Amino acid sequence: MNARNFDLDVGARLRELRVREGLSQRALAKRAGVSNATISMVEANRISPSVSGLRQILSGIPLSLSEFFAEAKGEADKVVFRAGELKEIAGGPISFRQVGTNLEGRSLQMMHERYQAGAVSGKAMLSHQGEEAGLVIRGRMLLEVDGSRYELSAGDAYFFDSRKPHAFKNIGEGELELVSACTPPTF
Amino acid sequence: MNARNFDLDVGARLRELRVREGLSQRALAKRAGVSNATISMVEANRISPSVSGLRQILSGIPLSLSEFFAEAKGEADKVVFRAGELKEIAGGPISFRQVGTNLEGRSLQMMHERYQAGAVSGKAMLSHQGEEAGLVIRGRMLLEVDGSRYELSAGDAYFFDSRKPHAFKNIGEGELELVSACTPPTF
DNA sequence: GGGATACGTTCAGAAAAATGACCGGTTGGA
DNA sequence: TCCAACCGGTCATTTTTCTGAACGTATCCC
Repeated sequence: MNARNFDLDVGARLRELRVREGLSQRALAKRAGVSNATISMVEANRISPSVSGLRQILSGIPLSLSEFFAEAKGEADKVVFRAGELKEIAGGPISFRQVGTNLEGRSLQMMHERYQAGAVSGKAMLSHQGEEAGLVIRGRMLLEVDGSRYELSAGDAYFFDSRKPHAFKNIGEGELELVSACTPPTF
Repeated sequence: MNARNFDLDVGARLRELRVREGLSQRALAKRAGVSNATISMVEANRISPSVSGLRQILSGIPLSLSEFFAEAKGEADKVVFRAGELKEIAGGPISFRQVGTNLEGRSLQMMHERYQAGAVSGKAMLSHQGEEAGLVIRGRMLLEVDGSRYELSAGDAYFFDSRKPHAFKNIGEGELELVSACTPPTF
């Protein structure tokens, strides 16, 4: 197999990670138990390491393969988002206010959700990989996951695989408020 | 560190994906432009494909490397966790109540956090990869990330890379309450 | 300047992966 | 029953990766 034609630049990614860790090629090579020549060639994209070889290299950082291949970067140094600053990404009887406007390259999405009485949302089909969790702040919610129904009120939480079909409904008199998180943020 | 991914069974994972797609070894080999022998040997873990080779193979499914290496989910069918059921994983003036008891194999961790007046927590050193986000429910918090300080109150949220040194402090008169999420759940 | 150390890169040979051809087994029609 | 098509697995050979020992350069200290 040839080393060109990368959609992800393995060499650059490795170098970025190594430098971030403050390691020289030789230092990483020693920790990982491989030769420095290998590190050099991989970073220069002169060779494409085997999966086992790459795992070996990453063990010196240490980093898992999934972390290595996780959709990288996108910076945004912004840390705090004011209550009024959260980005509304829904509308009508449902409000999904997302923490951060551009999640490109992120692996986590957090939202402040509000449902008016009777409002419903959810996904019927299994979609992308990921997990989601949430915690009810106020109100009463009916959660349906994979055919099972649950009723939640303030303080209750949920956690499930996003691929399962799921739906949310506000079954209280007033507004339903909750905080949710998903990973990855493929929406 | 999510060590489980270090022993990811590449062969089994490939086979699982291929079968799920309804493809024979040869059919996948043809679509991907590799030999069927390669597929066979990779699935049997008799060889460890190069990254470029694996990408080539996956192109026949099609699947990205990041998807291939994405954390295989552990199951745990439990979906709803009652308010009193969240697992306390801290103590003293701080309460971290985690959604779900065993996050082994998960890629998301959600917590309901409560800080008594004056309570402080955080990490000084850059630690494992990951991101964390949170939203304040009640009270006033001082957040310090990478040397910068922010004051947050109800409805405000934060989002940052876990590797940055960070600290949380309750600077209000009463209790501070927030919902947080991190990924991956390396605590 | 001289010596020591560290950096990333390069090269020939050893080790491992990828190929194309082939094997035995199974299925489904003529 | 025979044949054709497909399945996954195996083998010798070709191609690629990986190693260990070089190379050239830069830096610091005496």
